Amino acid sequence: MFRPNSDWLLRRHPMSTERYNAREAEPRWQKVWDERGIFRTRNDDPRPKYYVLEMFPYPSGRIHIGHGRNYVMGDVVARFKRMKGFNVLHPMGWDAFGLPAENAAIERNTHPGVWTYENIATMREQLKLLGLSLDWSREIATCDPDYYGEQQRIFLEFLKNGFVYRKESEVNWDPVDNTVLANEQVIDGRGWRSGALVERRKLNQWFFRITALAQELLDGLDTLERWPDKVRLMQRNWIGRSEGLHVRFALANPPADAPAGSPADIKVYTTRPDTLFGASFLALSPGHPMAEQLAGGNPALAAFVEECRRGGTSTAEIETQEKMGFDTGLTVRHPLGGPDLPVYVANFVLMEYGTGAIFGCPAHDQRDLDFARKYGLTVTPVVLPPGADPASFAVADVAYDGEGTLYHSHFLDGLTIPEAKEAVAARLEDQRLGNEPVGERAVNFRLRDWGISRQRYWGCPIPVIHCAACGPVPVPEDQLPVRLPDDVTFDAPGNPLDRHPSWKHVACPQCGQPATRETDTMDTFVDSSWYFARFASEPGTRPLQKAAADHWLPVDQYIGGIEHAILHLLYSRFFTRTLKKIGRVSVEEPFAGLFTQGMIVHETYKDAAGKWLFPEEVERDAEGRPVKVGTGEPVTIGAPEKMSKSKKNVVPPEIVADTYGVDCARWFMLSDTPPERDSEWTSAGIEGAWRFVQRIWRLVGDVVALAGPAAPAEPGTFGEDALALRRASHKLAAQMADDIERLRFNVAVARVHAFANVFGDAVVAARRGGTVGDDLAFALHEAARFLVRAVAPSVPHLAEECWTVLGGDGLVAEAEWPASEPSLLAEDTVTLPIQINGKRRADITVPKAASPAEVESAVLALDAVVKALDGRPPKRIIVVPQRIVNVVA
RNA sequence: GCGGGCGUGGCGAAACUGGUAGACGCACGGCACUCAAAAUGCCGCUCCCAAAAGGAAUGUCGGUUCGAUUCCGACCGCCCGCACCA
Repeated sequence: MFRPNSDWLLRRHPMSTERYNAREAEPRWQKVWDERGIFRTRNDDPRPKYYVLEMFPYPSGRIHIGHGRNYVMGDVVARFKRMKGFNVLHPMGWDAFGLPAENAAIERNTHPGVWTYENIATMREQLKLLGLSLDWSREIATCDPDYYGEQQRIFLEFLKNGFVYRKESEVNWDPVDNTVLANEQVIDGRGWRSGALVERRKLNQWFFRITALAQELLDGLDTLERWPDKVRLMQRNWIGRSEGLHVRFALANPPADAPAGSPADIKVYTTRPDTLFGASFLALSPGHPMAEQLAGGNPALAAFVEECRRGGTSTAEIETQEKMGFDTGLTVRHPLGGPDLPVYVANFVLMEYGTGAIFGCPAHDQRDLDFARKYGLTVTPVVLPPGADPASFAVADVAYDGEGTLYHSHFLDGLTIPEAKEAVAARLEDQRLGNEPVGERAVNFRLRDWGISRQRYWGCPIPVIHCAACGPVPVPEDQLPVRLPDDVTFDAPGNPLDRHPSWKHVACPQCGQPATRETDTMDTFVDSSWYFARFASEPGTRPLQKAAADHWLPVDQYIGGIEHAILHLLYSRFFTRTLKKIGRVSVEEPFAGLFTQGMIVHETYKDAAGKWLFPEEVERDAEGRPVKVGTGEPVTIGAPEKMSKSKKNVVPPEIVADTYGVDCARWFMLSDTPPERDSEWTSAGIEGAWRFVQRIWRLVGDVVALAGPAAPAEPGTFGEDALALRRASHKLAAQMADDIERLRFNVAVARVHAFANVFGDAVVAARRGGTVGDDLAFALHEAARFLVRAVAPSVPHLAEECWTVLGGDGLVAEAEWPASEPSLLAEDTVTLPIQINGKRRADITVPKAASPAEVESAVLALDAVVKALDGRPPKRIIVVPQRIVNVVA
C-alpha cells in the first residue's frame, strides 16, 4: 500500500509529479509561433534594429546535432534581443551552388538542382525541429535565378568600374577526365577520381581586383573591435603587407641567342636592402619569364623547371623539400659595385610573390644559407650582432636575422639596419639603368587577386559573351539573368555548359555576329559574399536594395566556424567595400560583431573488423564493456572527433527530439563548455539537461501549488525569506543578461543552476513553514516568472509551457526581459575575507558603507587576528574596499 | 620553419581590472523514500596529516607584489593557422 511519510510530502506535490512532455509540447508551441508569425521581421518596425546571423549552410543532405550548435547560439541571442526590445532580423538561407551537387549528379544520375532542392527540403525541416526563431519568409537559395541574376548585375557593375579583369592563370588539369580540379581534388599530385598525374594548364580566367583594396582591408581590421583578435591577426597575416625595395640588376653577359627586346636586367623585391653587400647570388622562380625563356634553349634547365612544378604544395612536403637550384650561367652586375653575382633558378622562389626573383644573402636568411651551403656559394656576414667581435663573427648553419650594425659594407658600415635600408634606398633611387632608377621603394602584399572562374556547371554563370570581333562583351541588362540550362548531362567529362548543344551560342550584343557565352561559372565564395545584404530586402523585392541594406547592415552578431576566418570573411569585406564604392550600399564593413564557435565532437566506435559504427549500434554489456548491439562483439572506442558522416559518430536531431526534446539538446549545447571551444556530446550530458528541464517544470508546479495559479499583488513589505529570494531573482536577470550579451552561455547556464538551488530551498522552506504569506507568495511567483523568462531564449518551448501555467500574458517569446530593481541588486552589507600574511584566516561582515578605518578596527578585534599578532602591532594592514583585508604580521 | 593560443580536481569548467582557487554541472560514494527499482531529495567528493587545528596545491622553475590561476622571464607539454612571403 502506498504510504507517503511526511518528508516525502514536504518535497513532492501531486502537481509536480507530472513530467514535462516535450514531445507533445514542442511541436504545439512551434505551431503557435508559426501561426502568429511572431518571427516575421518588418523593415518599417520603429524599434531599434538588431541583425543576428549564423553562417548559412551548404545543403549537403542531412544535418546532425553537431551542426546545430551555432544556430542555437544565434537563436539565444535573437530571442534575448527580442525580449530586450529590439526589432530582430534572424534569417536563414542556403549556400546552394557547389561541386558536391555535380558529384552527386554523376553518381546518382540526378540533376544537381533536384538533388540540392531535395536536400534543402530535408534540412529545412530538421532546422525547424530545433525551434529556431527564424524569419523563414526571407529564406533564400543562392542557386535561385533571382539571387544569382542580381549577382550577375553586381559582377557587371564591378567590371564597368574596373574591379574585374581577365588574365591567364594556371589551373590543375586532369588529362583523363578532361576537367579542371580544385586544389582539394588533387591528392599527391593526382586527380582524386581518375588517379591521373595532374598537369598545370594556363587558362584565361576572371579575377576580382581585391589587391586594390589591400591597404583598406588591412586598415579596416582596426575598426572591428568585436571580432576575435585571432581572426584579425590571421587576416592581417594573409594580407601580408611589407615595405621594401625593387632593385634592378643589369645582366653582365646577356645570352647571345636572346631575342630582340629581351630585358637587359632582372628586377628583384627585397625587404632587406641593407644586406645588399652580403649578396652572393640571384634566384629566379621556375615560373619566371626569363627562366622559361632560358629553358626553351636548354633541355637540362627545362627538365629542372618541370621537376620543380611537380613538387608538392602542401606545407609538409615543402618543409621536407630540399632547396634545389640550377645555375643558368648568367651573371649580373652588383648595383653598388660589388662582385658580379651568378643567376640560379631555384625551387623555393615563388612567382606569385614580389617579382618572382630574389637576391640571396646567405648570412642573414636561412633559406639563402641552406642554398648557398649546398652550392658552395660565399657567405659574407654584413650585420654584426651587438657585442660580437667583427674579427671572429661567422655564420655556420644558422643565419643571423637579428639586430646589429652594418660592416663589410662600404658606405653602410656602422649604420643600424633601418639606417642602412634608408641609405641603400636613397642611393639606388638616384642611380639609373637605362632610363629608369635602379631602386624603387615598394609596398608589397602577399594578398593576390581573387580568381573566380570555375569550369563547372553548378554555379552562377559569368554574364559575358565572347565575340571574335568585339572581344568580351557584357550581357545587356535586359537579358539578365543568364540562366543555367536545365537540360544538361553529366555522363561525359568536362563542363556540361561547354558541350551543351545550343546554350552558349548567341549573337554578339554589339555587332550581332555569332558569338559564344562564357561557360565558366563563379566561385561559390562570390555567392556568400553578399547574401547577408540580400536578407535585408523584404521577400519578393529586388535582392539588393540600398535602403533595406543600409537599415540592417552591418550584421550586429555573426556566428560561424573558425574555418572561415580568412577567405569567406575577407571576400565579404571586399565585396561590401566595393559595393559601397559603386553606390549600392553605405556601409564598409559587413559584420560588426563576429563569434567563432567550437565544434561538437563525439566518441568514435569500431567493431572487431575495424568498421565504423553509429553510436546507437553500441551498448554496454554486463561488465560495462562496449559491445555491438545484437551480436555482442567487442567494440573499440576512439577519441572524440568532429562529428562526420564518414566516421558515423553523428547524432541525428530527430532522435534527440524524440527522446528528450530539443530544449534538452539546446540546453546541453549551451552548458559546461565555453562556446568557442569544442564540446563533447555525451549521453550523460543530454540526460543531465533532461533532468534540469524537468526540475524547472517541477519548481514552477510547486510555486503554483504553494502560492496559487495567479500572481498576487505586490505587498508593501517583505519578510527576510521573501526578500532574499527576490534579491536572487533580480540578480539572476541582471547577470544573465550580461552573460548572454557576452555570449558566455556556459556561465549563464551555471548561474541558472545556482539560482534553481536557491529557489528550490525557498520552496522547501515555504512548504515546511505551512502557510505562505502574501510576501512570500509574491516572491515565489516572481522567482518563477523571472526564471522562466531568463531561460526562455535557451529552452523556448519549456518556457512557453511554464509561462502558461504561471498565468503569464501572451507568449513568453514576445515577453519582455525581466527588469531588475536596482534596490534589490544593491547589497547593504559585504563579507570580506581576512588574510593574515596572505593566507585567509577569517571573514567579517560589515556595512557596505563602512570606512577603511572602521573595517581596520573591526579586523584588529577578531580572535584570529589577535592570536596571530600576539600583542605585537601589525606591520601593515591593506584594506581593499568591498574586496579583502590583508594583515601583515 | 613562421605566426598564434592553451595547460586549474576523476571529467567539462568557474574565478570581473592582481584580491576567499575549484562556483555550477557530470561521474562516483553514502543516506532517505520504495517490497524492489526508477525517479526525487539530503550529505560527501583536490591532496597530505587528521578528532581538530594545520600544511601543500592552478604544467615546471624563478621573479615582481601585502597578496599571483591572473603580470614578467626561462623551460616542458598540447593544440590551431600558414601561401619557403625575399
